[in-house]
Amino acid sequence: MPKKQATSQDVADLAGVSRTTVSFVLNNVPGMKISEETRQRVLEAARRLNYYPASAARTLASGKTKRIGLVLCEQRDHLMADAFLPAFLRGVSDLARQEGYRVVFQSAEDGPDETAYVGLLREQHVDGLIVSGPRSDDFQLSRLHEEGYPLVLHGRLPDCALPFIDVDNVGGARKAVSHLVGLRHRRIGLITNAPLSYTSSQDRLAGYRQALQEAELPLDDDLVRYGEFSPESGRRAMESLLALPSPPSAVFVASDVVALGAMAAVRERGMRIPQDVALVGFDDIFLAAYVSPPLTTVRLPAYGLGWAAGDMLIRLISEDEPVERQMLLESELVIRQSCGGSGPANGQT
Amino acid sequence: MPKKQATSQDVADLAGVSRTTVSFVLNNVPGMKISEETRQRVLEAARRLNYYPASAARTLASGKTKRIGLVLCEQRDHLMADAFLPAFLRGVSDLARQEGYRVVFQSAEDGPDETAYVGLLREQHVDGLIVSGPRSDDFQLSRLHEEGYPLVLHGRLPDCALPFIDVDNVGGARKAVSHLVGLRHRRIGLITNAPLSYTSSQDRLAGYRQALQEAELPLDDDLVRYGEFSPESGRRAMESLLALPSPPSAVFVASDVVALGAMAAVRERGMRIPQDVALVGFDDIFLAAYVSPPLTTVRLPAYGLGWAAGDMLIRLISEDEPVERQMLLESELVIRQSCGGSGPANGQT
DNA sequence: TAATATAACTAACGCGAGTTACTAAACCGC
DNA sequence: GCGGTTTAGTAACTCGCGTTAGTTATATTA
Repeated sequence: MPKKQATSQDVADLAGVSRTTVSFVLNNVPGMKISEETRQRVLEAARRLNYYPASAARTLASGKTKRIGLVLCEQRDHLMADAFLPAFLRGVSDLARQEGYRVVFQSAEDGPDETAYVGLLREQHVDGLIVSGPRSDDFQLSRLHEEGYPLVLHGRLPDCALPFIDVDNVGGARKAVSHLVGLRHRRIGLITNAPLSYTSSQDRLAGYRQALQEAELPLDDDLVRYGEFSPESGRRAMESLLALPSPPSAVFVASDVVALGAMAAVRERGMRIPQDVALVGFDDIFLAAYVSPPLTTVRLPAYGLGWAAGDMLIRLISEDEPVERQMLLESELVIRQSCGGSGPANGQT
Repeated sequence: MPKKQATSQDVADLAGVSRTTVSFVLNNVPGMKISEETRQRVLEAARRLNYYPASAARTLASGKTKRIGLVLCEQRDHLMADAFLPAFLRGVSDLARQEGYRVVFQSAEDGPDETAYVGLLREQHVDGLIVSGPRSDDFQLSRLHEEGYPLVLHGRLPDCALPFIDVDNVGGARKAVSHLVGLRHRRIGLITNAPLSYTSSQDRLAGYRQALQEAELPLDDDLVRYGEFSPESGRRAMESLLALPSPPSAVFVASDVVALGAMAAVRERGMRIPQDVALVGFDDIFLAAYVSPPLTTVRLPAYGLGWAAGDMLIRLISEDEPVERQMLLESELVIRQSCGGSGPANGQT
């Protein structure tokens, strides 16, 4: 039970003006003529009383909460989500602060009936929602969108009109594979990050194919395996690739976490990276720089994605100008040592 | 601009009762006699209108927000914070949901004047605050506490009466070092996670010393080095230890991230882990299981800490029973391969 | 049968702001 | 000195809900 906070009435009394005037001064309401002297008296009174406007009252009167929700749909790719979350969250948080918004965090478990985040909007805790990792079968999302709630998805959804941001998975994968091509690899394998039901997985596969086609290399489905988020899935996939009659000389693993398992599989076969098999990962999780050899990988702009999502959402909320409703952010190839060539020394960058 | 939501008045009209009755029914107010038939009519009306109470109005009337704040004071140990955050956040979030609270996230940059989180309380966005990684020179915290705001710190602060939770750093370090002692190491070095101005660093040092004393081994300050969050600091510290006339046969590195650098230093000297130097880390970051050799380390109950912090805070907010105001959670030694003996195979656990 | 208790509700106030419509005083030109 | 404008400020309504203090009608008791 904190001491009672000062109200705008208290400020008005101390300054010897009406509450209305206090509101005008503190909100800098344009077009309202307040003498400089009164204005100063009000500001001084507010300062002396350590006055903070009660957000609930303000929300009730204005209809705006000045809060945004960040919903994390934790799927089974828990590990990746963990590596990604901190930077993403900071991105959202920093942008929100700059714009005078607060961030309400909400996790949404699996399960179609799980609708905790709906209350965030309907109970008017927030003005809009960023939904990270939405499920394509989540019909609540389109419903909320149709009702006019501002929403931004993080992660592309197939056939979906909702505004979204995402990393350019196709381009990122293409960069990774082109880099291998540039190192004269001709048989290049792929281990996906996830089953193809995930758009990120589809897109990275597409990027892989594009790169091969650009290099006029054949597409060989025998060289494609499907990871499922975990290192263990990566290990199995890599074992299967290495057991081929003519195994690939390089593999693009579309997830660093999955790549960890793949690396283990290579080591267990007594083979060396990059001499026997070159590897490129995806995500640039923190540990990518610290495994041996340090992993060449595609860096996800996690912070930038958070920032961009927040920015898009707040524009949608304010409704002043038209808003770009879909956005793909560039990724960056970080060259280390897992595909030979020149990378920095062990444990750097 | 979402469609207007139904209000309790709408529900009352549809059910043919007064708004008061609606409130009584939906909040299950005890001691209020409502006939079963009316109750059902109200519930049905609320359902048909898809009614959600507006949180702002509820807050204004009741004085409770049903939200808690989670403040992250990002210090320079950014890396560790990243590894820790996701599980901690989930812990807080899960508990909050169970108790019917929402979580407002706020980061607090460095700098003494940084007070963004103060507004969280004073503007009544939240009923209380969890402050993770507070700075000891942050006088705002004690001020808020004196004013009666519910606060829980994550991370012990010296000479501070505020309620807190933390991991038992002393006990964790002792476990780690005792394990090395059990493997017949007699010269055991220490690389701290951070400068001694951090209580976690002090405590882990204390645990190291306790373990040595219990084993009746000498305390040799020559074997102690100070890390500073980064792998690079760990590398330097380890190089310095290995350059000793008689270097330690085992080193407890009180941070996995710092240990990464230490491992690199060992490799660069052409020495092997654990044959030439045994290592134990602290934190059990995700990658600890995937470096080679997999790192034996002390697991932080990150999720549990979040849960416990939330639990303590919400008890403080509700003020029914007296609350345990300080709490140390146990850590767990995870044995892998970096100190020899028997650990699971590469890449597991 | 009158007095009292209980069940089942409701009218009306207050929470702390934003905001619209109004007013009183000062100024202005003619 | 009179209508008209500008300046500076305020009274009063609203937002949606919790809650207290009633108010009826019916059941129970003396």
